[in-house]
Amino acid sequence: MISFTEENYLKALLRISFDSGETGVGTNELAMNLGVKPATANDMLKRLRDKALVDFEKYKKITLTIAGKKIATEVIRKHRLWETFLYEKLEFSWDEVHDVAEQLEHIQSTKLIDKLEKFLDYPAFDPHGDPIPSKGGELTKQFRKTLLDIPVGQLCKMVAVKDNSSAFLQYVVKVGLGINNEIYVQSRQEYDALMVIEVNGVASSVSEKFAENIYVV
Amino acid sequence: MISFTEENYLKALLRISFDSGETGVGTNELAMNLGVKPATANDMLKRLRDKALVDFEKYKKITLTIAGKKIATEVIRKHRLWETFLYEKLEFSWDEVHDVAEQLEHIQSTKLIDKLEKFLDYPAFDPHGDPIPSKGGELTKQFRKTLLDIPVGQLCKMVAVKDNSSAFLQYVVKVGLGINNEIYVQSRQEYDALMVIEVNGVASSVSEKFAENIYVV
DNA sequence: TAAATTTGTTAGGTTAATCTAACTTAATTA
DNA sequence: TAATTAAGTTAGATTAACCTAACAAATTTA
Ligand SMILES: [Mn+2]
Ligand SMILES: [Mn+2]
Ligand SMILES: [Mn+2]
Ligand SMILES: [Mn+2]
Repeated sequence: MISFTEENYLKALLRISFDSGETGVGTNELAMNLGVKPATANDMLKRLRDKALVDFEKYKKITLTIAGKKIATEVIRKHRLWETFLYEKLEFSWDEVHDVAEQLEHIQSTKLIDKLEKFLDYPAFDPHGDPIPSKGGELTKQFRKTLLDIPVGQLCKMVAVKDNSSAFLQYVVKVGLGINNEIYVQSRQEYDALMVIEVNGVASSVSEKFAENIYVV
Repeated sequence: MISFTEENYLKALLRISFDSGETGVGTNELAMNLGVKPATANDMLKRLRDKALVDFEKYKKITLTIAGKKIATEVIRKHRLWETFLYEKLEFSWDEVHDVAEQLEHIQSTKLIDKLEKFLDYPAFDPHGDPIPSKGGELTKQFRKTLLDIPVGQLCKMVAVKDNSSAFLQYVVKVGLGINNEIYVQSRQEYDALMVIEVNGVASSVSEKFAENIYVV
């Protein structure tokens, strides 16, 4: 049996390598991400290696094994299906779903998650625009552009957010933005990359940090 | 913060005192119920006492404090609402819901459970006929008759089951029984209390153990 | 009521998951 | 390349939740 904690480590490994675009993950990076000390992460990594869920040599980068990746993907699948349930069926707002899904993602029942998926009518994306892996499926690696990559004078469409924190998501709503909204890039400051964007006829200034957390096409 | 394990101990204490009709619960009884050793239960009870969730003196019976009872009732409320959700919305059968609800009952989110209750349209009973406490409500003590108490020649109606195990529930279905079915008691054996009952025109023999797990009115 | 049985507690030990402090190896920079 | 800094590991400690074995108190039975 796999523990909640082990699942969280595996999920973090998959997400970090996904976000960074690199295969291997560092111990400190992982520890930072999970809010534990490097020594703690190192202990757990040795246990996950004993269980053949991760691969790594002393002082080298960590990678998930096939088995480890499978578990991590299942946890992400559950997380995103639960977020969708909370958003679609229980009237949660998109900034509230993540924290509860962090708990729900660890419920062990294949039947539950398959029935939930059916109940939701096989959704492809969660409320933040992230793809939901299908049963037994992989997390497909897609190269997504952020709002930072859009040149001045161009129109784009928001498809997802990178940061899932409540603080950021509420800010996004305040700017009048949401999934599938069109964004027009009016101008950009050379000095600090501050952008002026227009959404539904309303102009707002957004920072570099903000822009890099908005995925667009 | 209260742990899963602590919640399970509190829930067990409430359920045992409920089932036995007595206020105090014994250490061995509790330990047996939770599938742990008395020494383990004793350790945990001391920790729950430190947190002011139970009351007991050395070598005496254990009772829940107001705070402990409140938590236990909330856990039962969550358990029964989740069972209802699985049964009503996700096409689970009544013998499958309990085990998954054992996990779901520990999810911490007041908003989640209140929204779930609304989504289910404020159900009064779970799939096994047990009452669902309302938000902030108590678990009302009701004296329920079992099929054992019904004399020969009398008609009654099944309203709930005591045993929630999959094995028992599947057996109940096999006998053609379900919540709200009418049962006619045809005969009873003096020697071993074996009963012949009639449900929807079909007669079956049921044991004493079976009969005491069927609540009727 | 004394003995036997049941019930409850204590002492001491294990494992998972965390920590701090000290150390080693790898990578960067001067 | 040598020194410095960053990254990763080890040692030793803590806490929750469990265990076994031994003991103490309460209850039942003879
Ligand atoms: Mn999320
Ligand atoms: Mn999680
Ligand atoms: Mn149940
Ligand atoms: Mn439980």
